[in-house]
Amino acid sequence: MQKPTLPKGTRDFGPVQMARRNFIFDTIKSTFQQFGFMPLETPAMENLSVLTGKYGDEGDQLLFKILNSRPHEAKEVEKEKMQQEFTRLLAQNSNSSLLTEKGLRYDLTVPFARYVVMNRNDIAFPFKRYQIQPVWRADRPQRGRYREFYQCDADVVGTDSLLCEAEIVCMMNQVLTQLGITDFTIKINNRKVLTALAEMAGAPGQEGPLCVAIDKLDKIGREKVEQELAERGFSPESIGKLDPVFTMQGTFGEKIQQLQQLFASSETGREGVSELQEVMELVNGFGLQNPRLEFDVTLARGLSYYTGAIFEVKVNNVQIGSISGGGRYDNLTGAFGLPGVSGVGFSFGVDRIYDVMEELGIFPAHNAASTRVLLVAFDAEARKYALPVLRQLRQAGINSELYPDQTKMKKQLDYANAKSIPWVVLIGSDEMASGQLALKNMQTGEQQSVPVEGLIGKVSQ
RNA sequence: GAGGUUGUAGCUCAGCUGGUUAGAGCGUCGGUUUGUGGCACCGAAGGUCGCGGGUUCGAACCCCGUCUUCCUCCCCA
Repeated sequence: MQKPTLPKGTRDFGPVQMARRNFIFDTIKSTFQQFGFMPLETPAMENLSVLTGKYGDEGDQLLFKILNSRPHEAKEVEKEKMQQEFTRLLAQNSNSSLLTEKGLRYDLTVPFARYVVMNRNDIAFPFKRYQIQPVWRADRPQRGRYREFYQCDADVVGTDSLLCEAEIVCMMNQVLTQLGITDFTIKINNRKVLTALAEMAGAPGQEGPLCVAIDKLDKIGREKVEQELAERGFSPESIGKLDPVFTMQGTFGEKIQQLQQLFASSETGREGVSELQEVMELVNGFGLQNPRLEFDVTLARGLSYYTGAIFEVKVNNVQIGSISGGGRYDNLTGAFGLPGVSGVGFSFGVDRIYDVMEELGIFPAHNAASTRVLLVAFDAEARKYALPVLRQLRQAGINSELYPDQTKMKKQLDYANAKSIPWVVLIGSDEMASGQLALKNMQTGEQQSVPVEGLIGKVSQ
């Protein structure tokens, strides 16, 4: 028989990993709730019409599409059409509802927008929801990149208040700090600034290619960026006009001032800059000790639906992509027939956060969810005696178990060791006769006799 | 999508320019010890060398294909 395998880019999560993942999920969830967000879940699969065209060409390529069920039951005429469609699909990337009409969700924001539109009459705006579910991308797996991974989204729709942006910065700070990640940077920029830059460079509407190039500034340096801009069709004068972008330095406020001058004649640009400034002021208003917020003109982000602020969080000195990101999208619901609903949201990448925490070695050692007490019985009578004891422990909220098989004590103690169970209660004829149970501390090896009633107190310390 | 890389026991890896029955450590199981774990000692189980084809008297090793792993680019959480 062949050994079973997992599909590329997917993983199992064993008990140890799950305990750690749940620690991350719980931290994120409680922060979201603290800030007034309500839970939502949507199906793993969506109609392809919901998904396509929302993530740009690159994104569309990465969609997992689901083959329509029971193609063999189609009528002969349809089968012929299906074959033609399949030939067409092999030649170019497109959809054919005859073959596939559903796909796995690519992120949580678009399904959320779909939900908002479908439930617009029942929703009280501004609507704040959080959503923690897996998403799927037919990407090539790499470090920190999987084909199935979890996102933890929080979005607000129905308000364009920049308070939402400021609160996102607060939540990013709170979650990462609580997880024990301290050396990180929250980068912020605004799509309007990028739009204005493109206009200024005499290439209106070309912010896409512009961003892709300047986004690499800190990675490949100015010369190579200019070279890439030239390759992407920007003229030498255009590139010259971008000079201030390359040389921009200083604090958040200083950069803002430089841009204000630069955008003297661009309304869009000034708008973007003043939004950035207001977000900064609001964040300061919250009085964060260390907001770790940095303005980065070269921050672009790929998703095509962003229109205002954009965020990205990088952990410093760890070689992995961003662990969180988001932004404002003014018209995502417009794609589903409900224009004029502005939204802003962000997402934590749990899988990457996990990788970062593992690399930094900052997972808490103790696991509150595991077994605290193992009952070891020597014979059938002792087992019978153990059952009510087990029940009492559990009723007192103490995770406990009785070794299910009657085997040698060595094996049972080994089991306790393997599961790092801190306490073992031994029950045999002596204990049953005296009513004093033998309680063993597995770390120190100490053993004491305690009556059943005393057990709970000893063990819950 | 382009380029590179990896695959040998449950895990981490050896395996010489192709040459008998493919090894180690850890882990597992059994024993020394039928009511006391971690240590020690003794013993055992466990592998169509990723899969398929080819070259050869002979392939874990060479060639081709395929899948997988990880990496760079692209893009992204």
